[in-house]
Amino acid sequence: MTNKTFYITTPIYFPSGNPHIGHSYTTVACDTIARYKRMQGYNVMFSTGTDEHALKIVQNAEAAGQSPQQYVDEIADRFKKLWEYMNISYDRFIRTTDPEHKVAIQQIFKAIHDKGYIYKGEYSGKYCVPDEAFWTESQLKDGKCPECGREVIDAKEEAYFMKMQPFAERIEKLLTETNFLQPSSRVNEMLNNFIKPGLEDLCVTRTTSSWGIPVPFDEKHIIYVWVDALSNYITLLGYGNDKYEDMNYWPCDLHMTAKEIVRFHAIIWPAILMALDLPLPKKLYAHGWINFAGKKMSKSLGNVVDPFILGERYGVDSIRYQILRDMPFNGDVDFSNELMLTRINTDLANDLGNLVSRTVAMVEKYFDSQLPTEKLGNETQDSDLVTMATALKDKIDALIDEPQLGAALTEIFKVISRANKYIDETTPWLLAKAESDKPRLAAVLYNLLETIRITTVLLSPFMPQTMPRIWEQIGFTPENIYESAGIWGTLPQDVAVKRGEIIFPRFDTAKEVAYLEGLL
RNA sequence: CGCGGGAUGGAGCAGUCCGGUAGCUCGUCGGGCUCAUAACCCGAAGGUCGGUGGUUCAAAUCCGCCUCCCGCAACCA
Repeated sequence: MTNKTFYITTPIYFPSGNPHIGHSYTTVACDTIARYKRMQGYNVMFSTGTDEHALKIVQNAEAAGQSPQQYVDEIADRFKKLWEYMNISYDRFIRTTDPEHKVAIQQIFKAIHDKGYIYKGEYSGKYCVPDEAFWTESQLKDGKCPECGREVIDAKEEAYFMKMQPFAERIEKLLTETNFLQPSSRVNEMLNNFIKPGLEDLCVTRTTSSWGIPVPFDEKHIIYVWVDALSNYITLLGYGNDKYEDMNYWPCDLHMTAKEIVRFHAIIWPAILMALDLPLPKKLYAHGWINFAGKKMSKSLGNVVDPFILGERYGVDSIRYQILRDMPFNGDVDFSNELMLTRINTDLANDLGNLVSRTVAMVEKYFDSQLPTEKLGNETQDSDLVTMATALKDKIDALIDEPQLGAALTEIFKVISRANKYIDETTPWLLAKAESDKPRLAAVLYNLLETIRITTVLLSPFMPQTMPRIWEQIGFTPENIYESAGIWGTLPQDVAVKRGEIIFPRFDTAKEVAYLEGLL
C-alpha cells in the first residue's frame, strides 16, 4: 500500500435535463480509472457533481413550475441515482449550490480581485429585454434572440472582468511545451482559436440573474460560470472553506472532459489557478462525443439514449463495457443499438462468458469440480498463452495512464481469444478419454483458469459487478489481486470450481433492435 | 478563404507524425470440433485507402487544389 494520491475528476454536469449516455461515458471512464488506481494501491479522490447556477436553470425551473432550488435538487438527485445504479465509485459529489462551495467561491473571487487581476468594466452586447439575456453576435438567429425569436437591442452593463494577459505566455507554454492537454490535436485548436488571436479579458460576472453566488463586495453582481464551476475542483478539497482539508490531493492528476469544454479547462482554469498561485493540474484529457447513427445526440432529434433503460435490459456492466470498448483516443464514436448488441454478444457472451462456462464445465465434468495436483506441462503448447497472460498487466497499466481505455480492453480480449484457441489446440475432450492423459488435462484446465483469473482481475475496474461472480466460479479468492495479476500460478493447484449461472447471456440482436427502436 | 475533425473491402474502426507487400472487429461463404451460452477454432471471398495534380525508385502515408460529411464559434459529456 502506498500513500501516493491520485485525484481524478469528471466535469460537473449542467442539470438542465436528465442525464444521458454521454454523461455516463465520461463518468464510467473516470470510474474505471479510479477503480484501477485504487487497485494499484493509490489513495484516490474521485469527484463528480453538478453545475447548478445559470439563467437557463431559472427558466427551466419556471417552466416546470418550481423554484430553481427545487429544480436542481431533483435533477442532482437523478444524477446521483444514475451513478449509484451504474456503480460509480465517486468519493465526493459537489454541487455549486453547496454552502461551503459558495463561501469558497466568494473567497476565491475576492482573492483574485485583491491581487489586481479582476477589475470593473463594461459588458456590451445584444440584449433581449423580455428574456433579460445577453447574446453575442454569433449566437443570434437571423439577428434575433435565439431563445424567443424576438428583437434584440444593443445594451451595456457594468461587469467585472478578469485579466488574461498576465497568464497568456504561461498558458501557451503549458499547451505547447508539455503533455498537459490530450489528445494533442486539441492543442492546435486552442492555439489557433484563442491564443494566437490574443486572449481577451474574461467577463466573470453577470447581473441578469440573481441565481448564483454574489460578488462579496458588490452583491448585485453574481459570479459567472467560469470561476463558479471550474473552481469546484479545489473547493471540494476544502480550498477556501472549512468543511474539508484535502488539498494534499492537489494538483489534480487527471481532469476528464468532453471536447466542447476543452477551452474552459485548457485556458481559463489554468489562468484562475495561476491567479491563485496554485500548481496546475497534471493532465487534461478531452474525449469525443458519442454520436447516434452519425448524428449528434440531442433532445430535439429525439435520439437521446437513456442509460437506465439499457442497463436494466442488458446489464450495467455490459453497458459500461460497450461504451468504453469503442472509445477512441481521438474523435467521436458512433453509437447504435446494433453495434452495442453485437459488442455485448461477441465479446462478453461468446468470448469471455463462454470461455468461463466451458472451462468450469470441463473441470466439473472431468475432475468432479476439483483439479488434482498432479499436472503435466507442455512447453510448446502452453508457452504462448502463459507469456501473453503474464505480460498483460504491464500493458494495461500503461494504457490506463494514457488514458486509452478502449485499447486496454482490446488487449485484454486478445488474451481471452487466445485462451479459446488454446482449447482447440489442446483438445481437452480427447485428453479426458485416457486415464494416462489426466495430468496433462489438469494442466490445460489450470492454465485456462489462470488466464481467466488474470484477465478478469484486469477487467474488474471496467466491470466491477460481474467479475467477482466469475471469480466465485473459478474458485479465486480475491486477495492482493493487482499484484497477482502479473504472476502466473496464483490459484491453488487443487483449485475447486463452482459452476454458476451464465454470466453474460446472449441477446437476439434483431429482436432487441426492434424493441429499442419502438421506444423512440 | 472563421476554426477544427473526418472520408480506408457490406458495417464500425486502426494504420497517416518517422513514405516501402493494406490490418482489426462484425457480417458473408466454405471447412473443423463437440468441452461450451447454435458458442469455439481454421480458411476464403471482398478495398486501385473521397477526387485530382505533384514530389519520389516507391504514397493510404509528404505537398497543392477540389468534393462531400460532422462538430465548434461564452455554459448539451
